[in-house]
This record gives sequence, C-alpha cells and structure tokens, in this order.
Amino acid sequence: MQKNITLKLLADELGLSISTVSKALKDSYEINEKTIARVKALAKKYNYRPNRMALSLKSSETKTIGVIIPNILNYFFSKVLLGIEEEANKHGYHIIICLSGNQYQKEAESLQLLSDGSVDGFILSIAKETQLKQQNSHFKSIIKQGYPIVMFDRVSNKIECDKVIINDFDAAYDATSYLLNKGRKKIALLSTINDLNIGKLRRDGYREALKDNVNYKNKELVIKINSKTEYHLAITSLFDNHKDLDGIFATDNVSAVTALKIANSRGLAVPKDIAVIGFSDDKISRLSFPSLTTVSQSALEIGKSAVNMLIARLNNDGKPDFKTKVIQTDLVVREST
Amino acid sequence: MQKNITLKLLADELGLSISTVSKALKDSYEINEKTIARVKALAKKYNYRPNRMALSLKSSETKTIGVIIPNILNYFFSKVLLGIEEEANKHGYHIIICLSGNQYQKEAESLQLLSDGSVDGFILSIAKETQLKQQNSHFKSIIKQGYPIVMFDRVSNKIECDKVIINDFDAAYDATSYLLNKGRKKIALLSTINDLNIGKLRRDGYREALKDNVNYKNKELVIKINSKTEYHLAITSLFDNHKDLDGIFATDNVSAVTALKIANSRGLAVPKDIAVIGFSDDKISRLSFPSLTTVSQSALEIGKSAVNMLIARLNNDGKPDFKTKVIQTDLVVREST
DNA sequence: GTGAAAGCGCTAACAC
DNA sequence: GTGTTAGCGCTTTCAC
Repeated sequence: MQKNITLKLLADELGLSISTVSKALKDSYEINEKTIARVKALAKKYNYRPNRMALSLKSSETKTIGVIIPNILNYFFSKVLLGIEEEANKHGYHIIICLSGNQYQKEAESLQLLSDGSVDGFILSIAKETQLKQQNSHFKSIIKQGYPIVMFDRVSNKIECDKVIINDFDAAYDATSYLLNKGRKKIALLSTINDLNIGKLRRDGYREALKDNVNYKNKELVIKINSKTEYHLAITSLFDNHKDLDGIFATDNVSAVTALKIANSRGLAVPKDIAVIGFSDDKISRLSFPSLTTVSQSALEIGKSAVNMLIARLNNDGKPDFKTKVIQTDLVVREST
Repeated sequence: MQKNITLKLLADELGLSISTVSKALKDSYEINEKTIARVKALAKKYNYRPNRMALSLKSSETKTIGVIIPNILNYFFSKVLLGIEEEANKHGYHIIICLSGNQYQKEAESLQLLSDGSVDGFILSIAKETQLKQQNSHFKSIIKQGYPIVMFDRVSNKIECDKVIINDFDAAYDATSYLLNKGRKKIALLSTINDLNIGKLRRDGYREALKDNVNYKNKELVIKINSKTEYHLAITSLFDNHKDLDGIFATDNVSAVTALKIANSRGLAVPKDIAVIGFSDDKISRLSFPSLTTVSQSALEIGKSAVNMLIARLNNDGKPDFKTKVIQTDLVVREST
C-alpha cells in the first residue's frame, strides 16, 4: 500500500544521504560500485521510480504533449491520434488529450488550461467554429508564452508555426481526373466541409480538373451540405434533379456512403451507372456496399510527423524556421469506381 | 515570450513577499483589500496561473486520470473516451491516454509508466491478450501501490476494483429473442470476441434465448471468427452451408455489416430473407445498406460513470467497498430486422 | 497585515 | 566516495 517510494526512504533505509542515492541510481562515477549495487537492489525491491512531478518541476520539462482534436468520433482524427500516441511513446512522451468538439470556446479553454506547465507543447487541428470565425488570438497568445504548436490537417495560414498537411488540392484534382478518365460525363461534388480551408482546396481541385478536361461539357455541380440532417435530403434531390449524373466525388466518406445507399435503393448499378469516390481514411470504405474508392490520407504518418516536428522544435528552440510538411495522399481504388 | 510567470516575479514587481502574493490571490482574510486588488490586477495583466507541477508536487494530487484503452479505432472505445473526457473536464481533471493495442506488454508498460506520480488513478478496458493469458499481476501491483483503477467493458473478476459494464448476457438474450419473436427459424451467432469474457456472456445469452424458445427447432450455430482476414471467408461459407439461414446475431458490427454485404451480393433480401443484428455503438450501423439493427451500449454513459466512480474513490479513499455499475443497453431497431 | 521559513521529491554544484 | 546545500514554484504555519 506504499504509494510513494522516495529517495529519502531509500536513503534512510540504507543509511546514506539522499544525494548519494540519487547519484548511485544514475551510475555516477563518484560513487563506489558496491554502494551503487546496494542502492539499486533496494530501489528494485521497492520498484522505485522518481516522482515525475518533482522531475518536471526541477527541469521545467514535462515530457508531455497536449493534443487538441475536433472530434474523436471521426476516424481520421482517431487514426492521427494513434500515430501521435505511438510516436510520442517511442520518444518518452505522454499525451494529454482534449477534445474541442469543433467549438472555439472549448479549444481556447483547453489551450489555456494546459498552458500552466502541464505540457511542453501542442499538436492540434483547428476547430470548425474557430476557422469560421477566423479566430486566432488564442493560438498567438500560447505561442507568445513560449509553447510551440504543430498544426495538422485543419491549419491556419495566419499562424506562424509548424504544420502537417496533405495536398488537398492535388488529391481532389486527381480523384476528379480519375472519374473523368473513366469517361464520366456529369460529376457532382458533395462538400460537407465547404467552409473549412481544406474544403475550399478540395473544391478548387475538383473545379480545376473539370476545367482542364477538354471533353467535359457539363458545368460544375457543387452540393454544399452543412448539417448532418441534410445529407440524405440533399443527395436525394441531387439524384432527382440530375438523372444523367454518373459520377460523384465527396469531400468526406459519410456523404459518399450515403450516396451509395441512395443509389442502391434506387436500383442504380455502382459503378456502372454511377461511380463514387470518397475522401479520408475510414472503416466504412471497406464495409460499404459496394466498397468505396477513397482518397487515403495516411493519417498515421500525419500523426507521427507532427510529433517529430514538435520534438525537433522543443530540442531546437529559438530559430523560427517554421516548416510545413506535406504528406502525400493515395487514391485507393475499390468497387465503387 | 515570457514562459513562466511565477509568484516570485509578481512579488518582486509589487514589492511584496511571495507568500503575501499567494495569499492575496486566494482572497485570504489576512490580506488588505487594496493589496489583494493590486496583486490580482498584476496577475491578470500577466495572465498568471500557478504552475501545475509545483501544485501537484505540493499536494501530491495531479488532477489527471490515466486512461488505457485497447483500440482507439474502435468506435465504441472512442465514444467512451469522449464521455470520459467530458466528465473529467467538468470536474477539473485532465486525461492522459495510452493505447494498449490489445497487447499485454503495452498495457503493463503504460501502467508502469504512469504510476510515477503522473496520474491520480486509472480508467481502463483490458487488452485482449491480457484476458487470454489471464494476466493480472500488473493490475494488482498498481492497486497495491495505492492507485485506484476503474475498469469498464472488458473487466476481470479476478481484480478487486470498481467496474462499469453492460448486461452482455441480457443484451444478447434480448437481441436473439427479438429475432425469435419475428419467427426466425435458423439463427447463427457471429462471434469475433469469443475468447473475451464479454464474448462468452453474449454467446451464453444467445444460447439461453434459443433454449427458452419452445418453437425453435434448430441447433445453435456459433461461428467463431478470430482474425480480421477471416470475416469474409467465414461468413461466406456460413451462407453456403446453411441455405435456410434466416437470422444472424453478431457480437460486433463489422461482421454484421460484412454479412449484409454478402447477403446483398447474393441477391438475398434483408430483412425478408435474412435478418441481421449487430452489437455496439457505431457509425456504420446507420450507413450500411440496409441500415443495421444493433444493441446500443450507451458508450458515453459508460465513460461518464467510470469517471465519477474514480473521482468518488479518490475522494473517499480507504474503504474497499468496490462497486460494479451495470449500464443498460437498448436494441435500436433499424432496417435490417 | 505582511513576511520568513519549511517542505513537497528531485538534481547538481560544491564542500569535505 | 559521500554529504550538504540550494533551488525548481508553490502552500502554509508561524512570527512579527
């Protein structure tokens, strides 16, 4: 029932001073080998490990990373988190996690709460509301306090910090081109993140691909979906209004799969009558009927890169040579195209 | 660029002593009101907040909960985590998260690492490998060190601690009975967690329901699926070998949705020809074609309950009146039944 | 009404 | 080769 084995306890039992014990545990050259052996034996017996709070206080290093993500129920963010956790552990860091719920308020609070010496730095993806409101003073304030930030996926170009992103424009361009090369004549874009920077980039990629294809005669067809309740309705009316629709590119997977469902229930053959491409890593893409072709984001790698950039920054400190790392995406072709 | 605003800094600037400043910030009755006002004004100006490590060291309370979950890509665990995070924040706690990856080794390491004064206690769900190997010394050791543990979902009856579980047996019994009451004549159980305690309970519930139904003539039909690669193969041969199969109850959702896919591709009508019920909260259940009837686990509530039990234990300390809270499940009926 | 001092557990410079 | 001491930032008891 011993909670705290301290150096003092060991020292008392061994009849040594605290500092001798401390040095012995570190194999200091100053200490007699026999003493070292005695100390280590007792430490092992009691499973002694130095109190982390004392260590942190002393060194002003917490070896802890604060991670703030918008939504843990989103598979992409879960997978980035997995990457972060693995890489952080590998380097001896813990992670404290906060969920912003896509709300500015919670995001700002989390930053505020953790900037009391709880963490060495932050890895985060910006909340939707924060991007809509173009808020960024809370980020600037944290950075000014000396906490490094690495942003991933949903980043802001108004903030000077390290970033990890994917090539959203290129990914959308390539996905759309893939449909075009398959001879699709009328391709709609389902955009559920139209207000986010990454949503804009994906939309622009779609547009550019259409423009660059000389054989494509139809106009762009962008369906903006803002609320979860709208998915079914919006896509249903898309199908109703465009009987000649033969391709869909979605900026997320939920709307893509919803499109599949609606196609199925209308007796449309996928991909013969209509081809569908989604966006993001997801379990759904393999389980949908038919399985969904998607743009894969390499979420694990995003997480790992973010950790490595943060740790590099922590060890480097000072020079503000902020970098933006671009992770390549892949088009994973499955049955829906 | 100031990282550390300390009491000392404030004291120096105000020409007061550290202890006076400390007391003033706490509205101590000992301190003159004007002094309090002056101190608070400066503290606010500098956005002073007490260093958490110093606080923790002093009070030996970290206000941090260690959370160890088997797999963050599992929607159920993500949702429990969401519940934990919300409730913990509400009570002023942070959460440090470790992912065991269902491996004993990583689970034990995480416990070991965090039991150096990093957290006040643990919330965890046991790794699959740990349950298979019947390991529990690492839990006992942590508890002996004075760290309270709350286990949820995948718990062990060999460990004395607080627990939050669902009524797995009843849930499976009810789901199976639902199929029976719909007149299903041949119902298979898809079990992907056959070796876990909860898997056994769900299997027993299925068995008991069949036994209790006098009209049911067929034998039980339990398909054990151990590896992710087997899902498709195992379910395909189930369909091949039992042409009269008209009901499926799965202990998870991935196998249930895979069954739906296979039914779809064989031109079987769901639920007319075959009805399917899955298990667990999941995004998939709404997006599958057709949408999947499932046993919902109230993951959020599990998370919240776990936090509240842990905090109660931390404030109570001592008396070992360990409780097991059972969260009720619901059968959420969708299109697949 | 304010300040000095001890101590939480640890490290490290500096005695001896 | 071992011990003393100061100090990380804070709270709190005890003096003045």
